[in-house]
Amino acid sequence: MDTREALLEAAVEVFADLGWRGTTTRRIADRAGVNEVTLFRHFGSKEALIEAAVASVAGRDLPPRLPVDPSDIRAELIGWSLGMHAHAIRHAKMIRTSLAEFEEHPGLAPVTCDGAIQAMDDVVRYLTRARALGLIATEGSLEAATMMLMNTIVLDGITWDIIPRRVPVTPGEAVGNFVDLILRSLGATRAAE
Amino acid sequence: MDTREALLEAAVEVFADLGWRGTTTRRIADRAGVNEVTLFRHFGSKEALIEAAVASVAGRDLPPRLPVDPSDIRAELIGWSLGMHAHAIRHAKMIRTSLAEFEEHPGLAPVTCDGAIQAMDDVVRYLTRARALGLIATEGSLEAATMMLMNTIVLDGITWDIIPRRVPVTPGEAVGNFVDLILRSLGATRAAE
DNA sequence: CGCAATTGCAAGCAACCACTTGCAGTCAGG
DNA sequence: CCTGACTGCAAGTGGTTGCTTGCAATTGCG
Repeated sequence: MDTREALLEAAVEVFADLGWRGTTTRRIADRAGVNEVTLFRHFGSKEALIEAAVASVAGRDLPPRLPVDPSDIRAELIGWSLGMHAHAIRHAKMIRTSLAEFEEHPGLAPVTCDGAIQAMDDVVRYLTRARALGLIATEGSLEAATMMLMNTIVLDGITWDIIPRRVPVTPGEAVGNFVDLILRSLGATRAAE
Repeated sequence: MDTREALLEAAVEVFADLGWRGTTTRRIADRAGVNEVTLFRHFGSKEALIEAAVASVAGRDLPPRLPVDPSDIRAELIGWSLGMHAHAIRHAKMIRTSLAEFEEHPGLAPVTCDGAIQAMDDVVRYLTRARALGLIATEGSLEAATMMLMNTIVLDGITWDIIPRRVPVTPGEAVGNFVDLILRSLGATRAAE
């Protein structure tokens, strides 16, 4: 109904599929069910549209923040990780495209990744609190562990439909394995039980 | 000197920078210092050239295989990981582009990733042997640990120039942290010492 | 009703795209 | 010297690109 919204939505979809150069104003207009001229009347240029469109979806579907005080670390981390994994899968094409477009349009990737980077801070904060509470060992870099968990989950998610898995694995199993390894590496008390 | 080689080299560079649609035959010919017509006489089409070019660099600069029998696990894994990290950084643009191009050209990403996937098998084999030798604990999925190490290193490498690091970190420090965490998660004997 | 904002439509613009054709120049091998 | 392989150059094909212009139709609001 809302022309502007339809254009933003269509622009994101086309951009995720075909990249900047593949995203022609005609294609966007077609997918939005709108005349091409209307696109220019609303946004002025293809560049302005795509930038607005990418910004409008950045941070969508990110998992909720972790609790202030850790109680069941394993359950909480698995829940958070599953959310992040789902986010990566849902926006896989868009994330991949934004990363590749970094050379020509350096503004897009930071916008796309910003939510994830902030989420990392949240995990570090959570783990720091867990360490203060004596729930994990005092050794090991929490920043490195967080980065490791995040990188693993995100890359697994954005290559989910690309990389063939010899053993069929559900997101739950994959994420569960990753979290267990991270907890063990941090010396979580009774991590594997 | 060799026209064909120059075209392949130029095609990879332009493709990594500008993606499939940005890689015009004129740009390739210019960078190769060759007439555009010569390109078509050699490869027939833009598609054939790019595919040949991507295939010609796939697997370049991959780290050497791990030894059959683990001795110093930490040193060996760090060496291997540094090699993989350097590979990811060196071919970051090309890897990012190939991943993004998966929607339109599904053949490129598998070619680009094939070497890394084979390398993962090698790591699993190495860790399995280490476990048989009693160098790491008997619990924990070696496949998951390998995937975790690989994903972390690769994503760290291909976003090395994109994601701002609040704390400046050298590849050696980053990789060292990751390997230490993995070893601890696998219960490597005296991993941290 | 009357006015203004929004939209669709048809047409066109110059620039660029992959790719082709024809011709002339160079250079090594017989 | 002659031939064949390789190359450069100029020109042109039909198609697509981002973007503009002019005009008619619709809609909501006072």
